[in-house]
Amino acid sequence: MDIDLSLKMDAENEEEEDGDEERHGREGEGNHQESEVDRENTHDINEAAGGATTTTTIGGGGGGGGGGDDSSLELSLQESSKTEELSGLHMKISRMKEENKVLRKIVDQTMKDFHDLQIRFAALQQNLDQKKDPQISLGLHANDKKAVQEVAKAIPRQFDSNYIQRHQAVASTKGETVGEGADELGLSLRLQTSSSQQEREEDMEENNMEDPTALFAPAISQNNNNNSNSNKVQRTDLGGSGISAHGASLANRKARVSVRARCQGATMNDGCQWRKYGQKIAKGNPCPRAYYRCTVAPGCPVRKQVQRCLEDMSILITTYEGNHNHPLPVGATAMASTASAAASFMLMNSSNPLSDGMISAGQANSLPFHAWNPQYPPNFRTVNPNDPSKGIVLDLTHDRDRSVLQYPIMASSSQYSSSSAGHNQYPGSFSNWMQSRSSSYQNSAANVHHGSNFSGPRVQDEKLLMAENVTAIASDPKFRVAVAAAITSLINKENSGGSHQIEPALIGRDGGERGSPNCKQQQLYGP
DNA sequence: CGATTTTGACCTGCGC
DNA sequence: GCGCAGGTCAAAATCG
Repeated sequence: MDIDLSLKMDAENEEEEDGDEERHGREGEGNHQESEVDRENTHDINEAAGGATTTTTIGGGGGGGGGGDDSSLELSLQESSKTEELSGLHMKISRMKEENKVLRKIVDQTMKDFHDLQIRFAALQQNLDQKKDPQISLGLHANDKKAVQEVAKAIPRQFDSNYIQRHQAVASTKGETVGEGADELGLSLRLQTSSSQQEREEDMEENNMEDPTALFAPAISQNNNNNSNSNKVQRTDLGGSGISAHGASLANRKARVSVRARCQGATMNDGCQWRKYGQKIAKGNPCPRAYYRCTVAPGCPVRKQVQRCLEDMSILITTYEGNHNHPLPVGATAMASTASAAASFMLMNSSNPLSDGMISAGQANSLPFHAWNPQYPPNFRTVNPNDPSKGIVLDLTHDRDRSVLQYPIMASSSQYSSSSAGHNQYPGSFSNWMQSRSSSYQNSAANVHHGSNFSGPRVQDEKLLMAENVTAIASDPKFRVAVAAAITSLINKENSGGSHQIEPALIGRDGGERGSPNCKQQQLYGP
């Protein structure tokens, strides 16, 4: 099994999906006036349109050419049936167009909210600089168990914005810096500095000096990584690379994101070039941990650790650390931008007061996409595990049986067990989130139109259709894996001050792991 | 022949 | 202070 994190718009998939792709290519392309993203959405529409055209052509030819001796009754019957078929297809097309519009609105709204979040993030950052608050949390205070428990209780009424505000009021009275709205209930990206004031100030100095935007310094500050990083950095500086990594490393190396994904190979192909520089057998896991260094640019401080999950050897845990000091390869950039959007989706999801959270487990399980890909069922999780050294953990693995239909709130690291497989208690699946999001949109739209909470049968149908479509997109394994890689990149970008522009996603694959084993190889870590 | 991987040694921090 | 564990280095081996 290969996991190709690059979002290549492979024609292969389209060929696989479309039995009649030739017709689709000839007739469908003519109708494509949409953007690259829209092409996916309009795929079915064009297919339907092509089918309609073909049917019409056949019908006309049959009626004209072979109608010599046949009874006129048969002809009329044929024509009427084909007319019905045609009208049905037209209806289908129009319905899909409507869905397309809705999807586009969702994307627009998403982008808008993403901008809002960026602005809020900047404001929070300013607060951070001013207050030098030792524990600033985008989300819930990790060490405040009481607050965490409150939020844990609040999850069933997660969409109660009043409650969220109340919680925030409580939290703010405890001296926490809490987000402005419910938005920050999503990713628990906290900046938790060292215990001593001196270390705190040092950290702040480092952050300010190296990268003032390093707010995403993940929840590893209590880990020894901070201190060890300094040493490592110095050693790296003295090392043979000849390139001083000191300036870039201190802040950069703090960003740490783990990605859990099923992969048979030694590593995932995430679009960057990596060079292995070490391997260790960590205690508690007989599978060796491999250490890789980014070799896209000399002196790039980014490193990653790759280790198989003890509970499930098919799961590969990749931990990225640091931010790149170079533009990302095309493939990686595409992933980054894709996941940037996904990250904003998740943040938005936690914040969106429109979300109704009414998708039930039964609804979710009834959706057909669950059977699409047994290797990548639609569980996309963003967990904030107990182990602070893990930073943010994106769980792209399948754990359907234990999946909890919960709003993906990453309340607090203290609420969760480790990131090990099957220990993710809180976060709901990404697809569920997408469903809730789509349904919330539908609900909001319905409310606008009807001026009430009434949603009739048609709205329900649309909701289901919408949920199916959105979750179908979300369940695409490439999309989900790309989301993971790109969230890493997003955080890195935040740490580096956002020097890299977000480029359009869905670009062909470029980067790769030269010389390093990727998923195409069947090398497996063994005990 | 250059790039990459392998692997033992070394360094550092942390807990006892 | 000692042992342990995690992380890194660097020489040797391997690969393309």
